Formats: sequence, C-alpha cells, structure tokens
Amino acid sequence: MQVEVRLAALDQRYTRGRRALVEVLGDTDRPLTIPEILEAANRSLPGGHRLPQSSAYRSLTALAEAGVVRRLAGNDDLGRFELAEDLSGHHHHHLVCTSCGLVADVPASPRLERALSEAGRVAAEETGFEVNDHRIDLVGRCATCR
Amino acid sequence: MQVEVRLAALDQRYTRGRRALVEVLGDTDRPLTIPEILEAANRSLPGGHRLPQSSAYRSLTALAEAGVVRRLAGNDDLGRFELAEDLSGHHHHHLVCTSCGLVADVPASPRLERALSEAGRVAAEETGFEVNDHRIDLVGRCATCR
DNA sequence: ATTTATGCAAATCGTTTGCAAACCT
DNA sequence: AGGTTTGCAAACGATTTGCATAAAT
Repeated sequence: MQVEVRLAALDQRYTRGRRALVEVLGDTDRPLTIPEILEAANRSLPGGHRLPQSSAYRSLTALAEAGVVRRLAGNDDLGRFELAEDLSGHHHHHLVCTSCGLVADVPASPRLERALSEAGRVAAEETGFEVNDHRIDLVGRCATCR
Repeated sequence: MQVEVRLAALDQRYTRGRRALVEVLGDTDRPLTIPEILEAANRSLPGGHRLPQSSAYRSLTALAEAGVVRRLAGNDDLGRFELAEDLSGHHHHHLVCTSCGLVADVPASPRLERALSEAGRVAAEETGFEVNDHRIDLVGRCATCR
C-alpha cells in the first residue's frame, strides 16, 4: 500500500520480487543480511523460483531510495537491511554482538531519546551540523555467546 | 609507551610505520579513512618512503587487536580509524554528514551517557545481552553541505 | 640468529553494472 | 507498445593474503 505509493513516486514498480523482500523484512524483528534475506525470500517464493543476489541488491537499493527499507551501517562486513521505521512503527536501536555478529532490535527508551535530542541540539549549535537522525548501537555479547 | 606495551602483549613490535600511523591518528580530531591516513602518513614519513596500503591495513589491524586504534563501523564504503578512547582520553560520539560523508567527533554529554547506561542495563535485563560499549552517530548535514 | 613486519602483486569477497529477455501497466 | 525489472555473467573496489626480503629484538 504505502510501499507501492512510495515506489510509484520514483517511477518504480512493486513487483513480486520486491514484495517478497518487503515481506521478509516485515516478518523479522532484527536487521537481516543479504544471505539471510535471500534464504527467507526463496523459501517463501513460489515453485523453484530463486531470487538472484543481484536482483536483491538492486531491489533493496530501489526500496531504500523510496524510503521503504533502510540499509544499516555495516557492523561487520555484511550489509544489513531493515524495514523503514515509519512502516514498522517501532523506533528502535540495535544490540550488536561482537562475538557472533548478531544484530538485534531493542526498543528506544523515552529517556534516551530525550537525552539524544538534547545532544543533537547542542551539537548543532556548536558545530553547525543539522542533525536529523541518529543511530545507536549497544555493543556487547549476546546471551548465546556470553 | 602504552602503545608499545599493548603491542608487546601480542608479540607485536612498534615499528616506524606503525608509529607513523599512530601519530597521524593522534593528530586529528576525527576518524580518518585509509586514503586520508596514507596521505598524512606519507607526508610525515622521511625521504621518499611511501607506506603501501596493504601495510597500512595490516598494521591498523594489528593496532586494533592491541586496542590501540578502533575501526569504525563503515558509514559509507570506506573504512575509518581512530585512536582508542583510552589513549586519546576523549569519550566522544560522531556526527555523520549524509551529503559528503564527513565524520566529526562530538564530545559525549553526561546526560546522554547516563541515559545510555540505563538503556544498556534495561537491554541486558530483557535480552540477556551483556552490554559493554556503545556507539552513537548523529546523522545529518554538516555546515558546509547545508 | 630468530622472529616479526614490510612490499609487492595476486587473490578475495561483497556489491555493482551491462545487456538482452521477461514483466508490468 | 513503452518503459521498468530481472537474470546472468562480467566488472569493481575495498580489503586481505602469499611469499620473499628487510627490520627489529
């Protein structure tokens, strides 16, 4: 719905492959790597239809430009993607495991958000930056790796 | 000093090339990309001696393992490095310009740090993660790009 | 003397791209 | 039909690695 509109604004179509990608990202609670996305998409795709990597990359780039998905700053060497927050409805940050590379979502706390927006204001004042987004990673070891 | 000790702990030597790298990173107030590091190192290196990329990568990897430098999560496609915070003495976060890719340091505010450590505690409790570091990027447009 | 680091060139690996065929409206 | 997306294979570019030589202890 929203997705189709956003793509249309850039003369882009909402095709079967792209639907599969958006569904996969909509069904998870953490950012996925390309291999993970491909595996999940191929599992949910009809018949023997396999989505090639190149198409996934291209489609995800298109979806990112349309503001449907977001490409994360690489914590390891694999790119990760998640649904845009205004579509998933959850403002969140990430827990990053230094041992296995896992990235998990963690809900943002109001207190943290307040402190953050103040920090943004201060930074803007002192440096001339115009801050309009932020990114927080809590880094450590996941339950499995501890 | 500290640097030599940390390297020695891993049976690593503090050579001229590595000194040049550490000096370069010690002389700047923002994380540098490999090309930037090479340019600066070569400027400060004696005679016609040029530091090859591969050596820079290898040495920076060694320095990172020794906890002397830190490799940043790639905001764009270039890796960035900075001196470890316990050597530079400044706990800071980053301003990232989405337009030109600039990454600038910004001092951490006590309020933000407090909110952050609370968030870490909550996350630990709810997910079993052991949080021992964090990473904050304020994303926007720098003064030049606005 | 030994062990570790360096230079160079070649290899890797994630990601991007050219082009012709398939798809959507 | 007319423009867009897909698949495949080839191209890219940042980072890594093998190996012989130089440097450090």
